[in-house]
Amino acid sequence: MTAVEPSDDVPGLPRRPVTLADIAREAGTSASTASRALSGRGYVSPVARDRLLAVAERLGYVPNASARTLKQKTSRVVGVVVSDLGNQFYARLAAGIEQALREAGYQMMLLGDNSEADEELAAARTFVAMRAPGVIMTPVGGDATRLLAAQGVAVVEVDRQLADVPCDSVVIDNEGGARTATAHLLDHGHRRIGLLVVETDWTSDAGRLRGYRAAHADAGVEVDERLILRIPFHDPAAEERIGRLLDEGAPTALFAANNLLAEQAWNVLRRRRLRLPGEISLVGFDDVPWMAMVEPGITVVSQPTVEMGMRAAELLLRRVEQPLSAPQLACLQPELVVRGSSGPPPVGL
Amino acid sequence: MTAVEPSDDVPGLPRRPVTLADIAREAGTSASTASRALSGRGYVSPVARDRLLAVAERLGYVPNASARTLKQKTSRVVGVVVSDLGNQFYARLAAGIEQALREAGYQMMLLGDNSEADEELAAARTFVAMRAPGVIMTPVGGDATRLLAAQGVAVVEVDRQLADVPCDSVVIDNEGGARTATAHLLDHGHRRIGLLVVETDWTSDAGRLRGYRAAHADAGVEVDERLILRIPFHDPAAEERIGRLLDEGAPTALFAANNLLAEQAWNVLRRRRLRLPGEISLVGFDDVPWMAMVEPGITVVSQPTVEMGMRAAELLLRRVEQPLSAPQLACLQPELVVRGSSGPPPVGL
DNA sequence: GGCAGGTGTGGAAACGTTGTCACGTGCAAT
DNA sequence: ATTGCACGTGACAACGTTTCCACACCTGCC
Repeated sequence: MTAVEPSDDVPGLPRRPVTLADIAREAGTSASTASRALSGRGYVSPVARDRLLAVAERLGYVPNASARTLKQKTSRVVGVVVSDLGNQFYARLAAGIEQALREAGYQMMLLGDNSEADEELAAARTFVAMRAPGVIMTPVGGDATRLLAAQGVAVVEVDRQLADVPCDSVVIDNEGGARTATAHLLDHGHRRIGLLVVETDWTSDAGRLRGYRAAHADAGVEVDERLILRIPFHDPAAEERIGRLLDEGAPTALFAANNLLAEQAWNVLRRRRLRLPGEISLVGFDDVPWMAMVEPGITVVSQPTVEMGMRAAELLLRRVEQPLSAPQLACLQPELVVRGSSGPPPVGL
Repeated sequence: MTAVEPSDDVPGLPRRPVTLADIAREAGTSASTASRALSGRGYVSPVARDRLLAVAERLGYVPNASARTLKQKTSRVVGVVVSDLGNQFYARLAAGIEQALREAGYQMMLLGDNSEADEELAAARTFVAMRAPGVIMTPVGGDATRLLAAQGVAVVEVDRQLADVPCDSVVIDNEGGARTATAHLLDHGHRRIGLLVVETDWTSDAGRLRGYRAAHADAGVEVDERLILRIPFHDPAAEERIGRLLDEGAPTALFAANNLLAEQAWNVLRRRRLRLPGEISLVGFDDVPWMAMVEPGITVVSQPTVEMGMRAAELLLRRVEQPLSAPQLACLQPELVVRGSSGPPPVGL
């Protein structure tokens, strides 16, 4: 009720934000006491606390995060870098991360690199500038992780690993998943399985390639190297190259190592009016909605994407609180979901 | 070369971050000059600037964003709140926002509410605490926008409008899009068109409902109110209710007002083995990949989702720089994409 | 020789918060 | 009566940056 100012609330001009000092003055205490009351650390008498809380509520006090971060030298904002939010895989990863962070009282700052190492590095620099306690990313180049590690920022790599510095990571068993999927096709009798992978040194695709080879080795089938198609990220000619693989490699099945390649492969097959699985089989990696909706459904190695995000967030928060514990690797298990797109090869082949 | 400290770089313990004062000391200037050189404001002699930049580079200086924000009373981090990153619509919106912001030198802080007003409000409070210059959101309740406006934070509403305070917004022509889609079905001869909308006061769904009614009025067809199904957000019984509409309303076509409802409707139709469009037609609102992939493809009102996000970011940045200009409404045009799921009703109906 | 004006610089005060420290109180035990 | 302790409190100094402001140095001009 003690009117400090005659409430010059001009709707147009934003009024000066209320600070801790305002609260303290209004409640007749010092800023220190106000800080203790509102942050809940240190001694405050119940009556003082109550009054301060009431005043803060009445004045609509919102603490200044920058001042707090500056003083405490760390924030509650975790950095997240993904390649492309438009891709459901990354979007769901981000959704999982965000949810887990929010439940733990942290916030997520999301930046995209377009799978470009320099944009990733810029993102890392931003996070250092913000004094983020940690960063979760699907790494593209090694520089970002290195910079963050050098600055003492905890890093968790998701989906792929490529840090040359020790850090936590969350991946799925790429090799196992690909091996199972390839074995599934080999069991059906396929001997010429085209593999579509991304042309990078990403561990995810490398693992899927290893799984493909391992399954062949298990079955005693020699791999025709011409059946392995390495496609650069965002290659506009991807579908054309897949078409050429069909023409020149004569595969009876295709295994696409990610959801984008699966979609592109599917488009090519449809345009050629090839019946699935009668004329050719298709298996994907990473389940997305359309795969269950098309007819026939696409057999796919399904990843617990949202859970991967949540695990990453948990790992990060653990490290933030326990900086010196040994780097941990969480490897989740994918699951082969068999749908209609995979079956025996055409007779006579 | 002037060794300040004997480089006690312990790999485990992160070294103290380098500050402006370090740069200044190393370069033999004051912090003021260093600040001017690195931020590019004010007079600095070329030689001093060059030396400072070199030192900063050498020491790996990263400015402390909190200190800057604290001093300048504003940051370059724009808040974004969407309902659910797992939904492609929101993910693409966010992707568009992020891209436009990044190009303008801003960052995006992304928070999810699960379409819950209180989580949205919490997000708003976080953004106020961070001194975000502005916030972009797909609003759920009015409180968040009100709080932000009261604190002088610029707000842009995307997809839906529900602020009772003036603010910019980006929407598509929901009424026009729905009208076109409904007219498309009416032109085919449908007289009993089921409408699936979200049971909220969101302007998006209200507009789509208006368009549905308008098209009927245009065609001189009376609307049977029992054909309008209002489904709460995240209703687990949604598909069951759609099934009941089919049984009790006997529609010859369904118009689903968003991509989630379209997916659910499609699931129901498929489970019942109803042929599209022979036995029933389906039209959606908001194009997502599966709609072009299923057989037949889904006729849909397509929104320029990524562009909406980019426009929202542009509007926000304009307002941040021109706080007093009149609130602007950007209304984008959707486009009817006719695919195979819509056709004439079964003969005899 | 003084003075205007451009050019470059450094001192110092913010910005809002937190945490240390010292200093009260009372009250009980020595 | 002094200590010791638990409880509360307020001054004050950070945190790292920006931005006034004042000042010093030039050059050229009356």
